Amino acid sequence: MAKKQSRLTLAKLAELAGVSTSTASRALKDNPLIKQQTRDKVKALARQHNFSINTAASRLRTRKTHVIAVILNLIEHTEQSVTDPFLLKIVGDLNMALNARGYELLLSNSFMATDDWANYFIGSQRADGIIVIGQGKTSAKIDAAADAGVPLVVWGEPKTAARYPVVGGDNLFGGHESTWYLLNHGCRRILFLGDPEHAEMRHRHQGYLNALTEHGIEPDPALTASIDITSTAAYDFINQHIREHGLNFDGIVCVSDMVALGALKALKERYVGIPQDVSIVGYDDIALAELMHPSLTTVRQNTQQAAEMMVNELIKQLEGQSAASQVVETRLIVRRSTAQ
Amino acid sequence: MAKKQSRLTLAKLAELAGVSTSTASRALKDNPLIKQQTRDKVKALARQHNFSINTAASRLRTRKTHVIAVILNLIEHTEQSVTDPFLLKIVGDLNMALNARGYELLLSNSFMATDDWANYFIGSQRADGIIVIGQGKTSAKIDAAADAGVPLVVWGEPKTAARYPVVGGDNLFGGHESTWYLLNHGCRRILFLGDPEHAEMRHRHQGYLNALTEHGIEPDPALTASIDITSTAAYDFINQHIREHGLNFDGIVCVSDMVALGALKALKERYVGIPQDVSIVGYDDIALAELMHPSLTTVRQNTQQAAEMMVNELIKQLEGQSAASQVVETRLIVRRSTAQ
DNA sequence: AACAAAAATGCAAACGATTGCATCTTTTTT
DNA sequence: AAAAAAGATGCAATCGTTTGCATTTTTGTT
Repeated sequence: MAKKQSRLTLAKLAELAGVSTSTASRALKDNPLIKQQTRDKVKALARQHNFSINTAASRLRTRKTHVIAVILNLIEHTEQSVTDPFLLKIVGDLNMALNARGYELLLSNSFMATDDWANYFIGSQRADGIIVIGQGKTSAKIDAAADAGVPLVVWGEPKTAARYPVVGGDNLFGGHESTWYLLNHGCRRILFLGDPEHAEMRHRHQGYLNALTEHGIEPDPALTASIDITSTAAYDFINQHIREHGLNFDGIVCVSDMVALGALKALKERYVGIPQDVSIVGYDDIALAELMHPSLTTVRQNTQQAAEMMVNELIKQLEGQSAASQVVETRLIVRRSTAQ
Repeated sequence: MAKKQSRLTLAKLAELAGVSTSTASRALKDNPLIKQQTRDKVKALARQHNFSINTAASRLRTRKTHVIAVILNLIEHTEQSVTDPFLLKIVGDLNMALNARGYELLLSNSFMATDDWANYFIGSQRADGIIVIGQGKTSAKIDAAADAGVPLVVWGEPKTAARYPVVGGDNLFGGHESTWYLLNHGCRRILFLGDPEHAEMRHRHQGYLNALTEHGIEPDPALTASIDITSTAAYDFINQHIREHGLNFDGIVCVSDMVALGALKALKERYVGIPQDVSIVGYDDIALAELMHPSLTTVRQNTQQAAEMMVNELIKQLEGQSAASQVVETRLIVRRSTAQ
């Protein structure tokens, strides 16, 4: 009883309403060409038989899918996983932002079979546009997609010179701000933990260097650590570093909260006092940052705003307008992991 | 030069290859009806012109989308958000599992406009099946979808009696195991933190009760707290509880790691020793559990296995076979937040 | 009441792939 | 060498909507 033998089609619905399919089609989308009374009748009937348009047919005809592919651009040969909390937080926010604008989210990651995003997603009419989360170490795939004229927005370093808009936090500022704060609170030997091969992190690193220089401190290259951006890599690095050089730093600027947590764990296990002996600043302000003990001072990037901006810039492109890179609100959240 | 004036269509590709569209269509999918040599030629040509099938047309014709809708079934009026790490971890794993089986993931959440999942996703040919993450407090929407004959799998309490398969951990076991462990390590007054209105948590609670009884301890209803499953709710609850009753417990069984972290924070701020004064057990084993200090003893549910199972059971249904509920590997991971 | 203008509806051709069936080749058998 | 069987390919209908244009109906004007 619950199941009709064959789904209700627009033609049958039209027949029920005693109009043509064209009229029914227009009525359903409130086309003013159709008399109000007719629109109401058709819509009422549609609701009553819980009819819904076949999107496959609709997409075929209109050449629009109202779907946006979101690609987690993970770094190969790295353990940064599909389950990285910050990335997934952005996905969650994008989901909301897209739905609010009438789009749906098709989730993918860069480990998929195909590398030709333009063809796979757009050429095949799977989606109308692409949002890439993360610039990766090489921009080859992104560039290729952009060259093919795909509507595209990337989460990354907004100062990147590129043919596509990049939305991201103010990384130079973030790196500078966190380092500056440590310097102002007595730290003198500050470790930078991250991977300067990434555009985002390179800018954070530059901010770190600038802050040191402005404070009259010559940056020590031995205090810049290039590590995978995972908590285990950070944990391992700190352990090894201390074994080899002892505790020769009094502050750490981390490129993500996950990295900070790994470092924090290693230090705590060695009974290094946080923040008495070493201050730590993270990046991202994931939910857990506040729950750590001590709670983590970190740089927050407003991901909700970021999601809205990305969707905005993408929709502009879909509508033929030009889009531009955008900087997301970025600020230091001071908590307990840094000297007071 | 990069952009063709109009996309390559199967018909044009066929023309290039000097065959009919039907042959081209079959060749592309390696249909043995077509001579090997012809297949190779067509496929080479397709690659060369990076052709890809228009999925809109294909879906219309075949009535299959190869898309699965994943719905985050969030609890209304609760702060459990789209960014809950455990839920998103499952999404990440589902993404992998689905891709591995040739399906794509359409992400949605229960705050969407429509409540009629069957029509919105399946009737409209947006997806072939649905995976619902979380049973919520009422199963109305899920039941409705199942009644409509939608291929469906739910993450939740697998012992649920339902017309659809439910994949989930062994919650009775998990609740029992964690409580039992605390009891064996000297705890006597154990707080249960969670919301027994949920099927999953009700079973964990029952396990908790059973363990107590088996140890000859009469469960004290005052030690069962019904709270929202968020870290802030847990944090607030612990604070209030201690203000009102003092520290009248020596162990906590939490319904999620997020809850555990909230409780942990509140206790630490009051200089309650973990695990000397109070032992804590979490649930889920999210990435952060290990990174906490002390690291969190918790019940791990193998989410990767869970994702594979869900996809499996769903595909069975798509292929007309019958599917069944499945229990995911569940075990206690002992770390430092519990008495040794 | 006749006619023009405006409003409402319908016709029919797309959109691009898939597939049952018919047709055309090639190979095998006698 | 003819007939039968097997192997390849092509024809044409179909999936369900949308939309430019033609047609019909209604309203307004003189």
